Amino acid sequence: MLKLTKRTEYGLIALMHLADRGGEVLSVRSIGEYYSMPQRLLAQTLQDLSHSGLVQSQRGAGGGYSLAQAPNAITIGAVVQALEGEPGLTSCHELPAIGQGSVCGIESLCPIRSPLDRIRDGIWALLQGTTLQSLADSTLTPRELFTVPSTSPTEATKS
Amino acid sequence: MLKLTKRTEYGLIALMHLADRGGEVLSVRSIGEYYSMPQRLLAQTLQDLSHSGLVQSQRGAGGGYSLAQAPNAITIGAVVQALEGEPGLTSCHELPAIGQGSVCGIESLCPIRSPLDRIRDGIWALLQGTTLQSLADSTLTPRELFTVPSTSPTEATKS
DNA sequence: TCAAATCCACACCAAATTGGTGCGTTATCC
DNA sequence: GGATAACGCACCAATTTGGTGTGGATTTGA
Repeated sequence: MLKLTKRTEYGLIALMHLADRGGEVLSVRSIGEYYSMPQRLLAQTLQDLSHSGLVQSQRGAGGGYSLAQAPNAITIGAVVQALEGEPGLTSCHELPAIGQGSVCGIESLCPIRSPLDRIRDGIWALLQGTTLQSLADSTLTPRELFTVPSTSPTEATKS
Repeated sequence: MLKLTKRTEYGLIALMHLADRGGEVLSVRSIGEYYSMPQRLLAQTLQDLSHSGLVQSQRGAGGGYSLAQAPNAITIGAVVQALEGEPGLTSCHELPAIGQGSVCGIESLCPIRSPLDRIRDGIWALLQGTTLQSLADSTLTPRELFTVPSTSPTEATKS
C-alpha cells in the first residue's frame, strides 16, 4: 500500500523528540502523553528500536529511552527496516529461499520483477539517505513546534 | 507497509504484456491464464485501469483490453495512483479536508509530517519517472532513475 | 526492605485492508 | 440466438495492523 505503519510513525516521532532533547533519557509515558499516542504501542515500537540498536533503554524508576546513535547517523531507512522489516515492494521477495509453492510461480516469465527491484532500490536509497538530523533541518522553525505546552497538545496552536 | 498490492502487481504485469504485444486486443482470460493470475481479480484491475484511461476496453466476443497510451507515456506512478489511490506515506494525508476527529490531532507539533512529505514526493517522482517503456528497457539500468529530485538529503548516492 | 516507576515479553482481540468469488447484466461478434 | 467477454455489484476469507491484558523483571530511593 506504499504507506508507513502507525508504528513507524510513532517511532519516527519519538526519535525526533529524543533527538531534540539531546542525550536525555525520556520515558515512554512522557513521550506518549506529549503526543497523545497509545503508550503501549509506542512502548513496543521503542522496544523494537532498542533491539535494532537505534535507542538505548534504561530500566527502573527514572529510566526510559535515549538515542543510541547521533541524529545524523540514524536514517529513516534504518527505522523503517527495524519496524517493518526489509521492504520488498512486491510479494516475490518475501520468501527468497524456501522454494515452495508460494513463491510467485511465474518467476521465469515475470516481466516486472527485476525492473521493480530497481525502483525499490531507489526508494530504499531515498530512505537511507535521510537522517533524523536532516529531518530536523528541513522543518521550518522547528523550535516553535516543540515549545508547545506539554499537557494538552490537541488544541494549542491550530494553524 | 511500503509494498505494492497484488492488484498493482497484476496490473503492471498485464500492462507490460499489452505493451509487448503492440496495440493488440487481449482478453482478461488470455492474460490471466498466461501468468496464472486470478482472472476475476485481474478483471477488476483492468477495469480500474480502464476508468483511469490507461487501457481501452472492447466488449463482446473477440473483445478485451489494449493500451490506451504509448508505453512511454504510461508511468508506474499513474498505475499505482489508478489502483491504490494517491499515496500518502502517513495517515495524516487521508482526509485532508474533512476536519473530523481522525485527523491526526497533533498537527501543530508533529515533527515528521512535513519532512516526510518530501520523501513521499521523492518516491512519487521515482514512480512518475519510470514508464512501461523504461521497464522494458530495464536491463540497461538507466542512471536517471536514481537521480532523485532536489530534496537531496545528506548524500543520495551514498553506497 | 519495600514500594513505586519503568522497561520487558507474550499472548490476545478488534478493526482495517487486501485477496478472491458469486452472480447477474450488458454489449459485440458470428 | 448463442457464444464470448467486459461490467458492476455485493459478499466472504485471509492477512495485516492497531491496540490491550496480564504478569513479570529491574532499578531508584525512601
